[in-house]
Amino acid sequence: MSERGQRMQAQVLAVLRSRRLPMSAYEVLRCLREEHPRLAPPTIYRALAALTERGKAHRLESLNAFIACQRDGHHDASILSICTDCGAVEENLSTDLLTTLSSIAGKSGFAPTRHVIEVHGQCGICGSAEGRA
Amino acid sequence: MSERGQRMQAQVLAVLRSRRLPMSAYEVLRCLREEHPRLAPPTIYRALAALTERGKAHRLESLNAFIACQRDGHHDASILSICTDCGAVEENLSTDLLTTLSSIAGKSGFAPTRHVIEVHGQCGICGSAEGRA
DNA sequence: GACGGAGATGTTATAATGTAACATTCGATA
DNA sequence: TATCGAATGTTACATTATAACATCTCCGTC
Repeated sequence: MSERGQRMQAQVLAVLRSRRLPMSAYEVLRCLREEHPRLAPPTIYRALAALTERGKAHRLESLNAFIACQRDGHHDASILSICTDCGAVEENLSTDLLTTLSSIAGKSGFAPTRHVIEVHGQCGICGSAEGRA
Repeated sequence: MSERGQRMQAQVLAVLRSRRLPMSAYEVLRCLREEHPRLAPPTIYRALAALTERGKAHRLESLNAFIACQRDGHHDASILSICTDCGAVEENLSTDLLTTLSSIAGKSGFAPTRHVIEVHGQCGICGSAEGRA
């Protein structure tokens, strides 16, 4: 893979990392347009697809948004916990849970290839902030 | 809740049930427009939101699509297995898995309120059909 | 039976998300 | 430097979703 091939990906990833919160593809686009005024959606979507594929970023299906991988480049499915108050996302890995999930889905002969696991709720910080309020 | 309040919901649910496969909101809209030519998206989205809320239908976040509940009206999160070949969706329930998931997410004080669990892969039927091919 | 309130639905308009298809450019390599 | 392939640019459009406000319908009450 060429240097050039990853330039856009690197810039998109840098933007995702500079924010800690999930960003829509169009938010990324708006950021990068400051530098590249003519950037168009397909370029962003292609970079995001490649980053997702490489495990450098994750797509939050229930938000139509993306976030940089917090554990750099694993290739297992993450458990993504999304705070409905502050928007923060926490990433957890659990081989056990994936195994259990695969075996549940597999009861009827289903052969999983991709897992989407997202949990919405209140993060610890927001929870304790609320408790003090 | 009034009778009338559920008329549109009932029609939307009937459409979802008449197909076995996930449908986008706009596919539902196109179906119902044969009968109600002036139907508009917000009506469909409102009915789908109510049905989802009531556990009569599920939203497939990774497809932006909806399907009738196959187990009628439970209020736990489903494990939705989506066949990438035929599009069929199988629904499973597992209290154990939800408990495990909540405890993983909860390690850092996260308090889950909603779980999204979707598995993509090949269903048993498509798998054995391919084996014979 | 007229009136009014509340919730459902209609209506208009638009925002947000995503992609198909083809043109162009860049960098590596022969 | 000629050329090939991958990445990106560009145009145009498809799909998904919602805000804001108008209207209707049911139901209870006077």
